[in-house]
Amino acid sequence: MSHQGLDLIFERVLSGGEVFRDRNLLRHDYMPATLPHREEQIKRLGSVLAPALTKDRVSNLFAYGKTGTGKTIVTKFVLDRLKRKAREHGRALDTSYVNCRLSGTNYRVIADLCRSLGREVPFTGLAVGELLDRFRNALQSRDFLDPRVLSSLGEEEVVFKPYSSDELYDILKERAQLAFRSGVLDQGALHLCAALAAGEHGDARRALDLLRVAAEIAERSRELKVEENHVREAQQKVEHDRVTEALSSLPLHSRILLISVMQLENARKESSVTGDVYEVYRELCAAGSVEPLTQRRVSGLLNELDIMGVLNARVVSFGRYGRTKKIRLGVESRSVTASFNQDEMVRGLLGYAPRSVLKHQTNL
DNA sequence: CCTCCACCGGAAAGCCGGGTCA
DNA sequence: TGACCCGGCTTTCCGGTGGAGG
Repeated sequence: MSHQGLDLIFERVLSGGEVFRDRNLLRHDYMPATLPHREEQIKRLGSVLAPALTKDRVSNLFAYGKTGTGKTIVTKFVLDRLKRKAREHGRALDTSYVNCRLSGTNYRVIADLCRSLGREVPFTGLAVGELLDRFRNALQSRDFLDPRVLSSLGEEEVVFKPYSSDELYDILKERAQLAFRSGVLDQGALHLCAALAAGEHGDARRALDLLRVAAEIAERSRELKVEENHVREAQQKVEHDRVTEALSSLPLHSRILLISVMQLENARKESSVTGDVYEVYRELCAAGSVEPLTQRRVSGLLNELDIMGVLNARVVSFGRYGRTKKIRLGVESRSVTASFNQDEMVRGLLGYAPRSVLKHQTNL
């Protein structure tokens, strides 16, 4: 590429490009001025937290909802307004935000709270009680925290329903107006992003990702309009990335399980049940000199794979013939093969044909 | 209506590699 | 150094259970 060509690329980015005005508006951690279709939740959260303004104790509150339904952003939004209001009235109020899902355990939640108060604490090694003491010390003059942070029961709750296609459209529209240069974004493309994300549990994060990726695709191919075909391509890309990411991070036994399901599916064209999968799994383990896990554990792993979307596993009853999970592969088998071929440990198992599979082979 | 299959999935406890603290 | 803690992964134990077949 010539220097002029390179120069052009840089210049284009400096000027914001021909598609984007500000792509940061499409990031999911961007805080917009308003949060459409979350008025109800904002009000609820606000009224629960309001007593903090007068130093009264506030109730615990639980927010339920799938990813991309606005839990994080609504919480941050309300905390921000609360702090502003306190400042306006010259009242001392501090808030701290800890994402418990990311923290994962009691210990880590309290450890994060300590850190948010500027107290460094070891990431492990202390008793939870000891940690809580340190947290109280860090709070010092402030009121002592309700020990119920330790229990997982709140007194209040707010539910975040998945966004509908129309609601997602409103969210996207608002951000797109500022994120894109005028006339760049096709309305059909916007609707498609909303519809696709609505089909996928009404996930606003997904909707924003689709829109951003679609625009990047258009930009890269030097097109001046973001259209439906770009969104479809973005959908492919986002999904593909998700799958390869998921597959590449799977631990050994989950990989062997996935291969087991795949081989059963190849041998016969119907879905398999836990018992069959476990049988094949054991044989593959033997072939690879790996100590097999128990069926109880395998059952749990299958559920995890189902949640990740790599498998489809649902409980069914065959009446007289018992109750079990029906299991199907949730991704294309060539994705699995491509990913696992990189892995020394399981590569050999991809081609291995266990007898327990042959037994299930359907005769033509 | 009852039985009984082939599992399900909760609870508890163990193991292990990481750590703290006195 | 030894007692103790955490988190994750796993095993063990075991009380369910939807519904076809009797």
